[in-house]
Amino acid sequence: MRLSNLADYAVVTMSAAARHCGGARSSAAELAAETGLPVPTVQKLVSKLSAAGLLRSTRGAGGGLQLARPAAAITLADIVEAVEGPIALTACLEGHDCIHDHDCRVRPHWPVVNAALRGALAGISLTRLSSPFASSEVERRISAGVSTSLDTNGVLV
Amino acid sequence: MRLSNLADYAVVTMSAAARHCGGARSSAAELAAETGLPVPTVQKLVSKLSAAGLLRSTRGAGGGLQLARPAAAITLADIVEAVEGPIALTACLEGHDCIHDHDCRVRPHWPVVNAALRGALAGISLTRLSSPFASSEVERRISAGVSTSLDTNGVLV
DNA sequence: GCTTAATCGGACCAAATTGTTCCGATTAAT
DNA sequence: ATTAATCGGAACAATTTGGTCCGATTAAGC
Repeated sequence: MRLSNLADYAVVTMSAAARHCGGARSSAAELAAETGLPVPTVQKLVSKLSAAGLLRSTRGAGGGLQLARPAAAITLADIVEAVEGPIALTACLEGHDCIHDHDCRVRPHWPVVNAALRGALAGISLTRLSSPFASSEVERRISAGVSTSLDTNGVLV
Repeated sequence: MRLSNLADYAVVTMSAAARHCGGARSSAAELAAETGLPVPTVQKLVSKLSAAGLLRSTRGAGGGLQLARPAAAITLADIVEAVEGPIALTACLEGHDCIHDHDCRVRPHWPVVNAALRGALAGISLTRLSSPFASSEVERRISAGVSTSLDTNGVLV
């Protein structure tokens, strides 16, 4: 039930990349310096994130990385899936047939849980993560039933 | 983003225990036979589940296990927390101060995500997991906006 | 058109958490 | 008091994860 460190780092890296929203290409080394993560780790991450279509990489001298989509169109679910694969709590749904019980009573219920989980993560966009507002403020507004969303600049609306 | 095997097995074990809802104490070996899990693994599980107050264990000859609460009052979140500890996607919230950046921009947003996640898991009760209905049926009713819940016998209401 | 320099992409190696197994302490019935 | 069956905790092995390195690719500069 815990995110892998890589996925955690991926979120931080994407958040840092989103701050370069001017469109300026930032290198992996630059992102590593901003986030405090080891350079090779960031290299491994941007590789996966690019393959998933979240980052666009430009190679060669003067190259670098930039967001492939607007920050508002990138969610936590996208980032997690890019690093960890499909969001599924159990392995019994993807090929690895559970040896134990082939008509397991709980197995048909996992898709519902997975969908609920993915929905929770898909509700958090990158703009919201880069928001200067503390989560407590956002949380208070949500629980108060106030319509809460952020524009592309991370401004609370 | 994946449940540990132990947590998965814990859900299966609790589901099996819920089927003995007549109040009959079932032994760990019995549960292992029903679920197809190794006996020592189940022993380790019931140990944690008892410590968390989800199962009540009676020692000695003729002893065994039974649910400490009605199945309707036990949720997936309870089981997961019993085995894996608090539901938190990142480790930076519990003591392990992130070495990298002490005013991390994404860190204040994790509590919201954690709460959303826990809410999704807390919405699935043990009665629903033991339901004879396939999840697709439940899911269809939910997405159709039909009020969907299950009584203590797992009957769709 | 060639050289140069800086980038990403993939493969190898080490560490840590997890999963399994075993044995001893405790308890109720006989 | 004895017996038998249970749970609880401790030690060991394995798979996944995290970190590091080097090579292939690419665009700019001359």
